[in-house]
Amino acid sequence: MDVNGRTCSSATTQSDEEMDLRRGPWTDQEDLILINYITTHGEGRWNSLARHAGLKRTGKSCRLRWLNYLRPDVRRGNITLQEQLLILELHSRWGNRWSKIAQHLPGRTDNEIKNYWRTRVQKHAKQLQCDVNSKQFKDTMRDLWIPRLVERIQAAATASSSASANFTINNNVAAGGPVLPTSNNHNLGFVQVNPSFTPENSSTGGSSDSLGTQVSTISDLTIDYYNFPATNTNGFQSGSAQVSYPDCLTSPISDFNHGLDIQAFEQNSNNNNNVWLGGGDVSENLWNAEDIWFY
DNA sequence: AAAGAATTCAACCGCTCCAAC
DNA sequence: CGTTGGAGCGGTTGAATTCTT
Repeated sequence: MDVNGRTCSSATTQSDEEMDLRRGPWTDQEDLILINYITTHGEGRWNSLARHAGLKRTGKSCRLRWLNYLRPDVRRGNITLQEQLLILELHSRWGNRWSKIAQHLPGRTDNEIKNYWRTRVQKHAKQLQCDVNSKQFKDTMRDLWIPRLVERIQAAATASSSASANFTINNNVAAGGPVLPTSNNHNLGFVQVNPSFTPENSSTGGSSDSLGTQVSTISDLTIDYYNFPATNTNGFQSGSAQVSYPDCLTSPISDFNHGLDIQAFEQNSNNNNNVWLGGGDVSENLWNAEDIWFY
């Protein structure tokens, strides 16, 4: 990255400090300085950190750069299907509480999730000509996207024998039919999370939401059942004992070979393949199945 | 190949919250 | 109590990149 960041050097009436403050893209050198300083001294107070490190940046800027980009545990690359599923679920529950949602996706930042939502999800809301907060859109998300995601995650998990991850999905039919919420199963609408989860490495705990329930980080997430409504507002008949998803969703979109799909994605991806959850990179996302919108 | 449109995402801004004084 | 400063959050911007014509 060889970008000359914008500076505030033209302002003669401002203080020297303000004049020297850099803005815009970070250079490699700045990154290095910040990384070295934090490695040596820890995070501390961001404003004084910026000064002591010799960075002509605001503390805010340093914090953002560190948290969103330089932190060693930041995951980069495409949002996986599992992550998409979790984002959809958690957003339906918490709305635009990006940082809260990010707490449950290890290595993902609130900024990244927010960008994902705005660029991908809102785009499709626009295509549907409805507001992202509208009932129509929420219904579509709940009744189409989430089942679709679950299906694809399941297919990917089946295809991948190396699934060392504890991400398991049991189709509701196999499990004996739709599962109603119980006091023992925190039902997030459609994805149920393991109530025994304890947020082991979550610094923020993630258990202080207003509903008083715990949501696992995705690495600990076990989808016990997939639960879909008996009817939905789009007129699909679902929830019968014979099908695990609305029939209309099993074809023709589902005709594609999931394995090939994933391979194709991996071949096309120039990003670092974040092999996560032990199942290979299944980042190929549902948005590629654009024809889902014609339903 | 070039131009314009669309998309992505790093970074900034303004606001709120909270602890220290 | 009120004030102040730092941290963190969600919303927004705009440069860079990718796609389409």
